[in-house]
Amino acid sequence: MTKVFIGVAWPYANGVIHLGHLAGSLLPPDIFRRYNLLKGNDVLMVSGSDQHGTPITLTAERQGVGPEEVAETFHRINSKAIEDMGISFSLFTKTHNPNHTEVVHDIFNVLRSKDLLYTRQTMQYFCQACDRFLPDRYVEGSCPKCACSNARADQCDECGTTFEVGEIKDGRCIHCEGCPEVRETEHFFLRLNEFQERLLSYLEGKDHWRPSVKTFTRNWLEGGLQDRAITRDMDWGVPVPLDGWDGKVIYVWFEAVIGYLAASKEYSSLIGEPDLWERYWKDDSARHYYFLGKDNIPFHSIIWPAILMGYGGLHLPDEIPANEYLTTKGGKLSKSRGTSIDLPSVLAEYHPDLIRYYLSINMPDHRDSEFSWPDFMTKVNNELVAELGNYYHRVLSFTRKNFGKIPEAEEADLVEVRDEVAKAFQETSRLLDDCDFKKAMKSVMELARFGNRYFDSVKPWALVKQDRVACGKVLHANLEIVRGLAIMASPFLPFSSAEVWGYLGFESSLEDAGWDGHRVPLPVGQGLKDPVPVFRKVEIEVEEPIDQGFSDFRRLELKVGEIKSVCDHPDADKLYVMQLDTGEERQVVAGLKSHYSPEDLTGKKVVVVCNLKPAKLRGVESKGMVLAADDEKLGGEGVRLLTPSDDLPNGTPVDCGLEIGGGKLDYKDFQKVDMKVFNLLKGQETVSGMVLETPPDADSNLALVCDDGKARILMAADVAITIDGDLKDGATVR
RNA sequence: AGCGGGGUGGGGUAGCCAGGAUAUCCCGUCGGGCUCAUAACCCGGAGACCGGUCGUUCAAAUCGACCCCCCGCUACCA
Repeated sequence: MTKVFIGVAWPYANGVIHLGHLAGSLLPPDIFRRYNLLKGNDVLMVSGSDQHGTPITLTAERQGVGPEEVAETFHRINSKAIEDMGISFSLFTKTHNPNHTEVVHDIFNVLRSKDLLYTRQTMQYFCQACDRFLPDRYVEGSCPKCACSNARADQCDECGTTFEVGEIKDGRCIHCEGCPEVRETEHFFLRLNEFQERLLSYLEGKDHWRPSVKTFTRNWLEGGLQDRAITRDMDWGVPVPLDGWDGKVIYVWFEAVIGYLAASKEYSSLIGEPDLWERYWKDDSARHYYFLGKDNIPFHSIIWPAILMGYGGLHLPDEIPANEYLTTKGGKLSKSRGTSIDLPSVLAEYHPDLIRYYLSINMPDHRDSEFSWPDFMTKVNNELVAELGNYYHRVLSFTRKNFGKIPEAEEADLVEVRDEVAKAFQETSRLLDDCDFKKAMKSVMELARFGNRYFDSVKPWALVKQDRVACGKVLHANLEIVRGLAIMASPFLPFSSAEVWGYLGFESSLEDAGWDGHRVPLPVGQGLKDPVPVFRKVEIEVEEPIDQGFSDFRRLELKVGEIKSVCDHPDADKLYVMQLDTGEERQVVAGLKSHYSPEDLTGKKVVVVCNLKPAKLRGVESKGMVLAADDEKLGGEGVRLLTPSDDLPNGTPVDCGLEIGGGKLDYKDFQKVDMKVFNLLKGQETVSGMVLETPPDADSNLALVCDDGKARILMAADVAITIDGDLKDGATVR
């Protein structure tokens, strides 16, 4: 019997958990836990809500409530959803609780006594009006680099510049709009740097770690470890256990991981065996597994081991099977069904085993995988229901109907079946031991397929009419497969497996039978229960996308604009900052410096993308972009502007006669639009393999919008847009 | 543009790190069987020059180089 400790990354109590959490860090450990319990191992699995930190206080302020209320609300919602999904822990607790505080304090004190913590003065914003220190995110001001006026105090979102405290100009408290001062404040730092060597040698024994975990950790370590501040000036969190440190708390990245130990101790107390945790944490032969998403790797492969090493005498992580991400791009759904993938809504709609199946068979364990409802439907209906569910049901219902109980066996019949079942168990076992869950699930499904094949080959429906006894024998063999499947699938699909177990007539639980329960002969004569299919097919309406062509272009809002003034970007070699008139004033930053002089540009009519999300380029805000064509990739060297006729008033839409949708666009969306420049002849109907839906009425260089073999000339109010220079055919517009 | 991850029959995928004979599985499609079962199950067929080129090798989806395309993050992309 192995002692297995399973730590599960703590979901942050600032929102409702969704399928990404489930696939990434919750379902894998639950499968692993259930498997280990079946194997008879001694499992302790803990997690809880991570309730501290700045984001929660921000949510709380926005809602006008205290942080504890926010943290408790989400803790409640998430605990319920996790439980409903069949994920069970020895203890799922939370960080805002006295036990957690006590354990964090103990670790803090021990590390401090070993001189692994030290204090240092740092500068921090302080708001007199609010009478408190402000985290960087609470302060906004203008960026000294890009002149953006609402940069956060730690980093300018526009130009990406990061700031030290005090660097930002005209800082203001986002809470009271007051002007914060910079004060000196004292914080504790962890001597992470001291652990560099020990961590490197710890990593050396971990060759079998998943490449992403190993590589990432090694890069971090080889990049050198910086000491990190582990306290913050705020009230919401674990207080610093020292006099004179009021108003400071231990910061979440240090505190939350300690939850693994704290929860282990809390569980021990709760069940009345206060020393129980030591069996897992102070035993070298125990195995410690941590399940988390890839964003969480360094906290578990570097910081937590460092803390444990510093404290001493506690077991370090053995395995960190970090998952990649579950992405959710595809699969548009009808509105009635909703597209949300947060756990409570998904559970309201579907049986947990269906979700568990799909996420298991599609688990992002070695690479990102995509979640889509149509795919969910296909896999559930054609695999889970049709193969596994149908096999359960055809065997159980047929046997029940014709025999009512488990019929006599014939050893000779069982040889092949038992061999197949045993092989499947062996294979699944091996994969589960390696935390290779997706493949393990597939291996279960293979046995289901074998079952169907076997059932067909022995034809019990025919046999029952000719030789009732022989029929009973092959059914007995099929029941063995059913039982094997129920056991083998139960870590993944606990609810349906338990149901099947009941239909087989067992009084004791599947868990009692254990992983090796398939080796025991089935009790002949045991009464079968009337089975009900354990899975039902799901029906999901998928919205048909309506393609009218030029769909990318239609999202673009282009207008005629005039360049009013041009000046150099204060902090970039290639950029101009231009003021435009597009019917309204508009500042645009453009990379035209190496192609046009300010004099060339001033007064020019141009085509402007008006519905791009504003962005800061090198610190200066840009609200749109000026279209230009570029033939450098074709061997030319020109970047030439698209120039509408001077007669067109500013603000004239450039829509090619197409209906234009609204909405703000990302730059990325703009890039999807395919626009090219060609020298066209009057009346020409095709170019470069594309049909011109709007043939030109004069010879000239014109810009085209292309889409799927069709093209339209870029026009504003029936006047084609020309190019102010010669470019090679096919030059791209950007 | 930089970094990371990918491109495998119509769609989705396995295999790739540790190169070898008919390239996996699911869906779809075509034909057949069966009728116990949730129009489920079973058998068979068609369909892939494994993104491209060049190289290493007796042998490449798998190793190397270069290129093209897609996705994510980042950027003096506007």
